[in-house]
Amino acid sequence: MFALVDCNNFYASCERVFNPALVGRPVVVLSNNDGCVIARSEEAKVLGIGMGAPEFKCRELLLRHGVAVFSSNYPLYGDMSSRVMTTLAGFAPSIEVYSIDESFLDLSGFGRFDLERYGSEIRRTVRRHTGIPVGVGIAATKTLAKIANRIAKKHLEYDGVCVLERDAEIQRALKLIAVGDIWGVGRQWASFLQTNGIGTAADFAAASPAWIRQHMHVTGARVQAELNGHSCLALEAVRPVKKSICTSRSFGRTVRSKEDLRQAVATFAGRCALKLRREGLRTSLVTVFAATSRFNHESERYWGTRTLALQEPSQDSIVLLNAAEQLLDALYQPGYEYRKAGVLLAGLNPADAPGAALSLFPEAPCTRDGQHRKLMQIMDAVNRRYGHGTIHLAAEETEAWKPLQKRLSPRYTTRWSEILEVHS
DNA sequence: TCTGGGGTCCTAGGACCC
DNA sequence: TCTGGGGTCCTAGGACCC
Repeated sequence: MFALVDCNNFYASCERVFNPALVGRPVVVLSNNDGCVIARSEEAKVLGIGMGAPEFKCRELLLRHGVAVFSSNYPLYGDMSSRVMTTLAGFAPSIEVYSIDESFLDLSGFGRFDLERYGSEIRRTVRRHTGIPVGVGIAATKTLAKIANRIAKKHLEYDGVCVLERDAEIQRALKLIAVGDIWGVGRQWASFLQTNGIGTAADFAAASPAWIRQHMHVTGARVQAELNGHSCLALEAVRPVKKSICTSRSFGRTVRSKEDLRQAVATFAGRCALKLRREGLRTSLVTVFAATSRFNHESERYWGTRTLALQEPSQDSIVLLNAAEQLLDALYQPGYEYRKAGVLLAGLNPADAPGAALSLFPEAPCTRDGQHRKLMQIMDAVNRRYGHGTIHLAAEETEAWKPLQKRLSPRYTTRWSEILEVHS
């Protein structure tokens, strides 16, 4: 058996933990740049504020109902997430942290337990340790556990815990779930299935396997098997090694000059290099892209992208910044209003792989990883100790393009200077 | 005026190998 | 006259996830 534990309205709940005056009030959290609504409390959902709705389109609604609006505060959410996951890890021999707000727990061998009571115990404990409300779904496959979790949240009589174990229970549950709400079925497939008369998870489970295999490939076939109780998706307790690393942002304002764009791209390259070193990887393929708003008129739209293969794999900020700068030179077109840019690293390999340091042309001018290794280590150590950004390369500047974050809450749990104060 | 960021997997087709 | 069988790697595009 698997349990899926999912935090309710996670970002909104994090804001509430340190601000109890928000309990009972509608709360929303916005994406980077305060662009879209990406988390809503139950009260905000009831008001009809859609997931992903642009803030400027629902501003009036937000004001009228006195909705508490926050910029996203990832240091806070990331730290709260690790507290929740640490608590969950105590409830199962093995756990897969699936996303910032949900985990699968391995409950194989828990058959002698009262699973409903165990689920309630998990909920109570997470709430007590972190202040975050969670829902628990338990079933024989991950996909069914997802469905159980959904039912636990949507139907109040379950009190946040739903166990799908007996056939009759499973069949009843599958009839409640629209095909588009199945894990692994997105918008395209949902509309395709609906036009073919498959409207619920029960219909999908009962459809012809050959037909599903033909139109939805192995991915769809696996979803169907999982709905029928055959587990195809194993618990991944060890996070797989990353295959690509990307840092990209929309800008807080329009950027026109190459110089301003260069600052942004340098910053993203530096972030990527840091992520690489944290993961213990090196990259051999660097891509830079810069783009105008996709909402621009077609004649004012531009999506420039260039890729460069490094002569030798690297995790060095200086090497990556140089590569990114070259690529920007090649793709930059004057006259456009740039709104977004990013750096993408691929061709990742472990930094300690045997032979990783060998190069066909070891005398090549960009062979500097060895020289800079110590410098990178020191830079990372200082930044770990004194806070991100304490030391950075001069080219990394946020002046020109800084994202908007007008309604940021304090980093209550990760900065001494922002710790919660209580006045009497 | 204003619209997020970061990933994965699968398939098909082309180029190549012995 | 006739033209195999089995495979890998790479890329683009499409689907999906949170």
